[in-house]
Amino acid sequence: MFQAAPSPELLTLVAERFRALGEPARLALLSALRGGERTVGQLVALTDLGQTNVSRHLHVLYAAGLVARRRDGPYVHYAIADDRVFRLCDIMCDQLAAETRERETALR
Amino acid sequence: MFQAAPSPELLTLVAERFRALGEPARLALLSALRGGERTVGQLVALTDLGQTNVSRHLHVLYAAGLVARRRDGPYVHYAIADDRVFRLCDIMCDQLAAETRERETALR
DNA sequence: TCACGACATGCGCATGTGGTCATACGATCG
DNA sequence: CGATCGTATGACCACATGCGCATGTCGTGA
Repeated sequence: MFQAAPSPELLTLVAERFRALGEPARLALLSALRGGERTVGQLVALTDLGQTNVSRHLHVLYAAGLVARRRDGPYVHYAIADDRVFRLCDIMCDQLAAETRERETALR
Repeated sequence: MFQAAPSPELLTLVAERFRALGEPARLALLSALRGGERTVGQLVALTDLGQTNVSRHLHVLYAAGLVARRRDGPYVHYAIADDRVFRLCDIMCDQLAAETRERETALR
């Protein structure tokens, strides 16, 4: 991708997924799912989000294909759909770290 | 990152950058910058965006640290600040492709 | 200094998004 | 069947965001 001119449709699809990652609350949920699948209630306890928000944000992540759902009796378990998400986050953090380093150098 | 519980500040910083990528127009601009630095006018010509939007979106990308600016007389040249952006996009596309494959398999 | 071209920005509108409250749904158990 | 727990959703508000128009700003050259 992005070698030639990508189609508007592809750009939209990619943008939707990036936008799904563009919320601290959703990143917190993904981070909480790093240790394995969790129920909604567990995620409510692990984060400082209300039940409604957890449910909504999980829905967004699910729609974006970033998490998987599994019903288990009255519980719903959510899990990371693809470990690549963390690669994305790591790259972002690398960039952040690199910039911070540059800024420090520039200030000296 | 995301090994332990990330701080809310880090989550916010990362989310801001992802959100900057969460717009087809901005992805189109990044794609247009793949071939090297371009002036605003060139980007207006390369994309189907108006001058106002190109300028605005470039500002967002610049604020997110994704592009660099260089003034050259009356022109302003923008360029990719860090090639890692395309790694991000490639990973997203890989995920999209993987899902599409799965969906095809499931439909058979 | 004035005019012009390139780029940026303020404004208004329409739309999207997150947060909260209340409520509905769905499954389980007595 | 009715009660209860876990989860999802509708309604509403506040706020953010994208777009287009008009205008402002900055650098250049006559």
